[in-house]
Order: sequence, then C-alpha cells, then structure tokens
Amino acid sequence: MSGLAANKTENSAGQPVFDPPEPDEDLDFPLVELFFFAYRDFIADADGMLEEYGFGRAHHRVLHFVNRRPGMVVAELLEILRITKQSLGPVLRQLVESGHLVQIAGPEDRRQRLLYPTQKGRNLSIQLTHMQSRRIKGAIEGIKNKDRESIRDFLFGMIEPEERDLVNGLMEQDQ
Amino acid sequence: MSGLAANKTENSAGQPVFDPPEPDEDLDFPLVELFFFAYRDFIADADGMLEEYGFGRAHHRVLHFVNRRPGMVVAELLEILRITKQSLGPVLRQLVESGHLVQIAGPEDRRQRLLYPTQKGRNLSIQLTHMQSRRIKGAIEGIKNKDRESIRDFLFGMIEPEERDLVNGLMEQDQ
DNA sequence: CATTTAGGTCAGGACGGTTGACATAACACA
DNA sequence: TGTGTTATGTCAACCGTCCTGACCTAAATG
Repeated sequence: MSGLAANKTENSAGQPVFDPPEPDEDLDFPLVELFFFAYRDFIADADGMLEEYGFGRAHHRVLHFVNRRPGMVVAELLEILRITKQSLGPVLRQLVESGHLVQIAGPEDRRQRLLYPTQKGRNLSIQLTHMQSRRIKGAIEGIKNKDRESIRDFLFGMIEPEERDLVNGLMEQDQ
Repeated sequence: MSGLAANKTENSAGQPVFDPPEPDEDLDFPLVELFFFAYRDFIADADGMLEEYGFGRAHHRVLHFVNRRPGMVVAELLEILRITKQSLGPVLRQLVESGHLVQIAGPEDRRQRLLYPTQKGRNLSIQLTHMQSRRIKGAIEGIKNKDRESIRDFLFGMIEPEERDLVNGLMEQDQ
C-alpha cells in the first residue's frame, strides 16, 4: 500500500486527500515561507539576550521604541504597539524597576508620564538593534545587486497602506 | 522646564536620560523597524479569516505546512515549527475535528500518523496564501527595479545559516 | 464646579507556548 | 520470544502576553 505518495489523490475514511497545490502566479509559496522563516530567525537573535534579563518580546518592543523616541508618552507607545494599557502595565513596571527606563512627569501636562531610557536601557537597546542590523547587513551583502533601496521599498510596500504615514513619521529622523 | 527636549541630555531622580541614538552604519533602524511592521501586517491579513473558524496563528502554520507537504509525519511538523508535541496536540486535534486535516496511519511504519489536508483544508490554506501573496506581489511592484530574485536572496540571507539547508529542502518543489 | 483626559490597577480569562511524566502501539533486534 | 526503542498522544502544572470590564487618582479643561 504505497498509494499515499504525494502525487496521487486518494481516499480514506470517506475523506479525500490531495496533492500539493499547483504553482500559481498568485500563490507565491517561496516568498511567503521565506518571510516566515526570516522573521523567526530575525527575532530569535534578540530572544537569547533578553532571556538573561528575564525579559520577553514585549519588553524588547517597548525598549526599542522608547529609545527611538525618548520622551514618548504612554499613549503614543500604546498606539504604536497596538496593545492595551493593562497589557503594557507590567512590562513598563519591570523595565522601570530594572533600571532600563524612567518615567518623568510631563513638563507642560503633568498627567503625562514621559518615557526615557537610562544609560543601561540605551545600551541594551543598541546591543539588540546591533544584532538585528548585522543580520540585515549580511543578507543585503548576499544578494546580487546590492540595492538597499529595493529592500526598503519592498518592506514598506508590505505595510498596510493606511499605516504608512504613521510608520513614515517614526522614520523621519533617518532617511 | 522644557529641558527634556529630545536633543538634550538631562538628569532626573539620579537617573540619567539620553538623546536618540546617533545614526550608525551598524544600527539600521529603518530596516529593523520596517521588518517589524511589515511582518505585523503580513500576518494580520490571515488573522481575520482565521478568526471566523476560531483558529489562531498556530492553526495557520500547521495548515500551511501540511498543505505544502501532504503526507508529512508529526515529527517533521514539530521540527519545522520548533514547538513541542504537547503544544501541537490541541491544534492538530481541532484541525482534524473541523475537517481541515486527516491523519492516516503510515503505510510502512504504522506508528506514524501521516497528515493530509482535506479539500476544505486545502481551500482555506490556498485562500490564506493568496492574501499573503497578493501583498507580496504589491510590494514588489512598488519597488524601483522589480527584482524578485533580490528579495528572495535577501529573505534567504536573513535565515540562520545552519537552517538554510532545511528551508531549501522545503522549497525544492519550486524554484 | 463638572467633565474629560492621562495614566494606573485589580480581577478574570484566553491563547499559545513550556517541562515533566506517563501510556500505547509498533518497529527492531538478539 | 523478549527487550528495548521509537512515534505519537495525553495529563498536569505553569508562564508570558495579550484581552475586556470596572474602577481609581491626578490633572487639565470648560
């Protein structure tokens, strides 16, 4: 009974089983899967380092964006991360307790809590970004026509159109 | 007290606060962030459709790889997904109960449970991949020199080197 | 003064993962 | 035959990261 080979359609228990999908110009399996694997390994770089501090990916994201935008208020952070304040709460508290971030009352609106990295938080964030940048740099060096612009345009094109202004705002400090 | 502007280093409660990181050739903030946002929106496409079935991302990944490799055994799936069998268990059971997958005893080694999609499972997987492929296609169309090869090489270069053979094996059916 | 806003917190729950321990069926081998 | 190993499944306990709902304080706003 070798009838279940991948190229034969077969029946079992009344349930039909099927061959692998045919190649289709609108089914780009290779790029879909490469994106999945690439992101998995891209994020794994940082996971190990974060583990040493007892941090997870949520801490990483908060640390990253506070370093990118020192003085950010909590509401801005919630908007970027698209999570609720109840979910941000513990993460923020741990980062403050561990001395990676500080919260300072807003100079004009004292209800606000401006978020700043400490030197410790800045160092960790830079280390994490450094690891990820090295992987990106290595990947760009591996392609035929070393075209950083194309990669940037491609990734930007992957972002939901309505989101692009928000992301562009975040990027305005660099090109 | 407007001394907390982003370009001034300041002290508060004994904790130093800092300026945004300087541009650095080994700190590619734009691409790091674009990768984050791109993956977020790439994955969000599928989430809505999955929600209608009460499925999450774990179901998506299982459904995808079983469709790509019909007849895959459980151990192979665990290796690709890098999760434990305890964590796969409920996901697999739900997909079988909902009629998206079937499990068939291996014809040679009857301990094995060969995984096959049903027509229902195949349809859903193709729908999901179609959405994601359209986003990728749109992103490639948006770049200057429409070079699919470069994108593929870039994403492949992002994958952990020791993992590349495994991923290449998965891709061998297409170019 | 009343209302709204920024932020924090408590309670309860869901999902998706983990480790450890154990069970079952089937294969492999001496 | 028996013994050990392999493929898979399951029970229990736990963790991280999200959620909703409800409620609170302090400060700004009218």
